[in-house]
Amino acid sequence: MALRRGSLIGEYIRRQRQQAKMSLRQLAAQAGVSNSYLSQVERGLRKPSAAILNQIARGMHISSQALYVQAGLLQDRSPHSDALAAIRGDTTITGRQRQVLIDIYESFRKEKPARDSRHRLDSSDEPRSQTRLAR
Amino acid sequence: MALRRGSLIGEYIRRQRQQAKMSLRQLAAQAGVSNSYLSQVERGLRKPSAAILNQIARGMHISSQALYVQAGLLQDRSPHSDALAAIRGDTTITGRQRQVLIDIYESFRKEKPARDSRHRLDSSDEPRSQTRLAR
DNA sequence: TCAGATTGTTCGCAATTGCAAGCAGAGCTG
DNA sequence: CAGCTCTGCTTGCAATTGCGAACAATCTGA
Repeated sequence: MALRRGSLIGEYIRRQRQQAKMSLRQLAAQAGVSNSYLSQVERGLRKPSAAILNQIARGMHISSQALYVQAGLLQDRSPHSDALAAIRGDTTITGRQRQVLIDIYESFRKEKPARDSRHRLDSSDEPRSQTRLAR
Repeated sequence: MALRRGSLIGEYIRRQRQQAKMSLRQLAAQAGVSNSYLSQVERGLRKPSAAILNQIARGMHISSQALYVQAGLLQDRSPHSDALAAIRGDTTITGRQRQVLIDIYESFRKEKPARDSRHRLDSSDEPRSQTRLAR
């Protein structure tokens, strides 16, 4: 049997983890799953249950929804997670810092090919960020 | 015994099914799961995976979210205004832009009491400058 | 009354999930 | 070099999922 699973969920997790500069074990510990299992999940050898996805999401500080969507368990839904609102409501940083973030965020939004009218569905990052495995 | 699980998900499904005046087998067929399994799920003897929940939701014409919430796999709404989570989940900007925001955000939090001002917004090991983002 | 259809349920069993433990390398530090 | 720690990966193994196939009740209808 081929394991040619979509595995986009696994790749997504790995990408997010690396972007957050976490080791596999680190994330595993933080999420409360075993590192071995997480390894297999990331490589698409195993298909994690929703409960596990949930834990992973929490461990990575991303929304469960985002993961579910990636896993194909949930379509679409709430494309606007409203980062702005979250930033504005964040009290762990100063007002000045908040304003900086907001400014940057908004400049990003403008920079984007905002031509797109309808909400985008694919959500994923750049298509070409290929892992380049040191080793 | 001792299966006194929460099983609210099961009860919920059964209630919805009966309200729709469907038989267990009918729903099972429409959802593409076995009737035996559906029976066990409804009585809380088994904990269905998200994939199964998805199929059931489709078979009952209710939203997947509703079921996930009932199953405790998803919280009703965005629970917190976790800025990091929101940024990570934001699909209206590119992954690189996200990463920039995240880096800045984290540097802000590290900054703590403006004493140790180690502004290291960059210093990344990734060549993300001049990301002109085609498309 | 007896065959047939429908209801929900129980009973194995193959396949899968998820874990603990242990493996091979890379990267340091003395 | 040895020793330690980090990285991710592989290997059994118990527990669980999910299904097919039967089972007991109930409701027809001829």
